[in-house]
Amino acid sequence: MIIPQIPKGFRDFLPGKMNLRKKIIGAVTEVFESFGFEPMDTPCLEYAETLEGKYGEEGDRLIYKFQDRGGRSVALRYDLTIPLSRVVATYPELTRPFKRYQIAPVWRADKPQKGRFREFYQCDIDIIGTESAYADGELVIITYLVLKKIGFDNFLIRINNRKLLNAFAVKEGINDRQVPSFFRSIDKYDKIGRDGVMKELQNNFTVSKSLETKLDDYIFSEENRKQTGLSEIAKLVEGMPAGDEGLRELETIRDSFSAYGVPEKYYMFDFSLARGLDYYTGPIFETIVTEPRIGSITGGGRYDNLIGLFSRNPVPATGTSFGLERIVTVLDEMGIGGSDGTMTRILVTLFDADLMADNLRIAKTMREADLNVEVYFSPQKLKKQLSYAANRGIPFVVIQGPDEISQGTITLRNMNKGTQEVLSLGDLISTVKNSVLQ
RNA sequence: GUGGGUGUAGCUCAGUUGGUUAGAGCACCAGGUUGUGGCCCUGGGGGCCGAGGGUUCGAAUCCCUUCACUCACCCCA
Repeated sequence: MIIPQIPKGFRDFLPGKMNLRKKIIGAVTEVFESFGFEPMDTPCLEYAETLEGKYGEEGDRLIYKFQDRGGRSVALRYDLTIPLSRVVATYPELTRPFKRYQIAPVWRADKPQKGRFREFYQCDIDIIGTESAYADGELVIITYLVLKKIGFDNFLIRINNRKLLNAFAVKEGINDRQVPSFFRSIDKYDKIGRDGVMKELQNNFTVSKSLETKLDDYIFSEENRKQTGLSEIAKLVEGMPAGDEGLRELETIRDSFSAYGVPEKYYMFDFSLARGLDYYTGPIFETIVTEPRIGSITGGGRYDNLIGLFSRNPVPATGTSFGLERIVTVLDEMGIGGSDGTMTRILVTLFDADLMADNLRIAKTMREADLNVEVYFSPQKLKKQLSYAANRGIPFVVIQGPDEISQGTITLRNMNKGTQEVLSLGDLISTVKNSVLQ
């Protein structure tokens, strides 16, 4: 016997969970499409060189990489952004701005833990070919709409701009090579706090007293981590053109929110947000939830220089990603995700083997009325057939025995209420359909 | 890559200072009820106690090794 097992960090999705995942994907897709995004897919396998060197040192280590039979070095995609960049460079004829969504698995050779897997789904939206900060704003509005639609309320979208952080770093004399590491330390503010960040910075850089004061006054200042602080933060990057540009972009994003009516409680400009990936160049954003502590559930930002790596012509781009498993984890924690659902509405029980032909006809009529119907295959005890329906969560059961046959009727049992009524097939169908609407 | 925790029935877990044939609840199957699930009652199937080695008259229990799972760090969705 072969021991049934699957690789660490990989999972089976049983029907109960799969129905929930499909529901989430459906909600996400609807919002994406309502903003004009179109579906796209790419192969799960890419040449290793396409992926390598894009995510930073840590990211590269987590790429699943191996040789194919021809000795070529290939890799499972690590995210959906790099494959998209490759696509855009491959098909320059795509009309821009190019807005696509992609819901697909990605693979990372990470050590699994709560809310983290080696194979997981991302739901990406990206807008390629525009520098407008309204595009960035749209992504964040969509983030808000999607999470609301799924039923979340306890979330906070953090927004910042790499240009601000960059300008600040340059102004403070941090050299180019150290900037990513500088960002990563800043980014830990939420986790390790002010003192933790300072300690890390002091280990890697020479932190002047004035830099420390500025970090305290602007980056870590609670007051300034609100949208009202945009004018205050301006002082931080005074005289740096890139900084001004970054500020204007954030103002544009803020304007989109107020135009769209995104309530202020769901977002904040947070100057301690930096994000780990190397390729971000402009506005960056991520969503955190307070209840289960599982990092971020969405994350993204502008990456104007990435497509240039695959093409002579650099193309501006911005995008964001929803982590499907993290959303499911939060729903589970909220007690919404645990229930095993079924799409099946009715089970037609088999009272006697001779009645199978009748059952098939009943089921056919019901299916033609757009109901999901299952027929039971063997004439086992009703007790058994009913408990089967109950275990599956099927809400209605059809029973047709000698009594019904002689009267030309059908019995419909409501499994949730424990009630049943004797009806004609037509009435039965409308009863079930009306109950669906409830 | 670094550190902690846990491995006993399908699942959640008991199992005393080492001592007969390893337990419970849930789930499953059968019956109580040959036209009715959930509640109740009765019975039943299920275990290489993660694996390998050692100590011992005797090991689920002690020691070593190893594997698996899990949580945290790093990083990330």
